[in-house]
Amino acid sequence: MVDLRQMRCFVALADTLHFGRAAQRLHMTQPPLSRQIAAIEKALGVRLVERDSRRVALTAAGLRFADDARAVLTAAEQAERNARLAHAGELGEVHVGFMMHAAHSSVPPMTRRFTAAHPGVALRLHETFPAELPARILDGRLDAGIGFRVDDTHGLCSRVILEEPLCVALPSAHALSGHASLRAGQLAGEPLVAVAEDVAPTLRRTIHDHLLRAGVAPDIRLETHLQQSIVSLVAEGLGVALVPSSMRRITLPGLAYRDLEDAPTIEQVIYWRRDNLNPALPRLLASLEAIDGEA
Amino acid sequence: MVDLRQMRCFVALADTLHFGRAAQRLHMTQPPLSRQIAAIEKALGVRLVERDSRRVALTAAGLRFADDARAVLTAAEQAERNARLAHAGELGEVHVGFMMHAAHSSVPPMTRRFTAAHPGVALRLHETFPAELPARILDGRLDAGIGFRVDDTHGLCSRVILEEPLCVALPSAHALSGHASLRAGQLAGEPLVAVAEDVAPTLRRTIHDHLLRAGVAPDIRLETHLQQSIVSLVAEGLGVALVPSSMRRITLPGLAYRDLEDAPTIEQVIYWRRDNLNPALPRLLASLEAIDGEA
DNA sequence: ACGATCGATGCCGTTCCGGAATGGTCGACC
DNA sequence: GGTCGACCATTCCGGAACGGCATCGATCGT
Repeated sequence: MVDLRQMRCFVALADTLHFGRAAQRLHMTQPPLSRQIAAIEKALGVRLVERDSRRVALTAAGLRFADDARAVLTAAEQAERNARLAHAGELGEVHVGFMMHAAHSSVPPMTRRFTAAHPGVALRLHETFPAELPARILDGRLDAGIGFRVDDTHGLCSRVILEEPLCVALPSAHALSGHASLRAGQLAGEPLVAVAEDVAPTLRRTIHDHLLRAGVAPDIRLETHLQQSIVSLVAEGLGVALVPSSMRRITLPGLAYRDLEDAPTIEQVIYWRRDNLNPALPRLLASLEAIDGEA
Repeated sequence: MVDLRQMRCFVALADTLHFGRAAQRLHMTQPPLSRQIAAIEKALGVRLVERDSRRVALTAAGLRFADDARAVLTAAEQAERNARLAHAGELGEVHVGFMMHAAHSSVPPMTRRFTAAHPGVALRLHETFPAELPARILDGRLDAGIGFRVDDTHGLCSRVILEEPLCVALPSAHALSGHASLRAGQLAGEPLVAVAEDVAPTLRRTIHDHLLRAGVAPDIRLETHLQQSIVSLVAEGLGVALVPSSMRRITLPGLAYRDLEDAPTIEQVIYWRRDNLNPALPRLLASLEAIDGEA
């Protein structure tokens, strides 16, 4: 068995072809170097160096071994470096689950900021139903998850990363589209399209409460899983909807958005397990500090 | 500095996640293994293993280091194996110079046999003027060279690898082409095409002597470097020639070959330096043992 | 023929490693 | 809740390995 110290000895000798200088480079004296080289040759059963007292030359096997040993040494150094980088959260991967809506709002700036700041960390993004996020975070398949704020965090840590007002999505042919902005009261009697209760309970209740406070009895006609589906249905004239403002990026024929006066806000939150040891997770959270303004 | 033994320790632990079993696999007891792991973590300044007395788990850095360490270990084993293979002449390269004529005769079977028997050795073939072979072998740019036998071997070792009779190349329209075979005497007065004196002195003298013995005064009209050029010129009707029989593979319009009765033979020889240490060289020479019959 | 250079060898003090025994902690089980 | 068992950490000790010093032997240049 040839260990790394012996390889270092041999590489130094192969570089200098001179026992004295090689020993000097290795911060040792010449005799132990001679012994190390002899030990390698004995271990391999192969003569690596042709030496007479005047000249040192590598054999074909020595030339080959020098190359290979160099590769082993750099690989070993790389291994140590990588361990330190992984410990510092600068190498590895983070698995993040996100609800589809986040793909239009918080995920793009998060991805840009994080990958720019930590190029060594692979950010693995997994589109996930909001209801499945807690379980997947708890069992470790995900390091973090992005969804709307919920009341029951299943013991997970959380932090608000984005706060956006709701706005009104309505068919562009609708009578109300003539107004630059709308009040909740104007939506009385309108058929509504909304996210299903179990998919985004907080968003659903926010909409519900806001309408009730304006004296409007919500008349939810259609339920979907995705905000994207909501605006598609609205564009088809099947109702109106209150959606997060970032949905305005999604434009469709027959679809209009209007500001909602005194609009309530909906918060996007990132969840993670407190005892998650992935060193890259704190880096991810740090990258999310200032997303709100950017998105 | 983490050495290979420590990496072996860590990999065993990463595989088993159990100090006792890992130590058993390493043929040692548990306490020194604990120390080695602790030493690695101290050397790296990174916690690689989360252990309580109940469960052992790798950290992200540990997971990464386990993978990298495995790669380093296999690279180290490969390095040792390669050194042994190189020593045995089963890994590396051999540089062989050859005169052009050999490309039609000895080189193809040599290449086939050698590469089949020693797939790890790269056979580098260099077309070389015969006169340049000795110098390039002596200065080490070539491990061996293939040419016609010469008298002055410049102190090189040599071995005959192919012996072939000469035959007559003549224009197919020539009167002598009516005979199935020819005697040297029939070539009296014919203009000859032959290789230049300094290119292949032995071949040249063999032809010369054979004709003289038959009472024919050689009348060499054209001189070339390549046997291939000779038959091209013969095909153009510019003369007749005596060429090695393997040239019969080269067929050209207007060109005919005829057996030469009591034909002298010309030998191809491989040359090498006795003190050449390339372990693949003996393998090459061994592969040439039985080429004669095959070619 | 002599000196200088260079690698190999003998010897010694120190360090490092592995083994055995022991300690300490946590979970399981009665 | 107390005891037992599993498991990793710590301590101590004997042996092997390493590096430094002094020296030898061979070779080349002067």
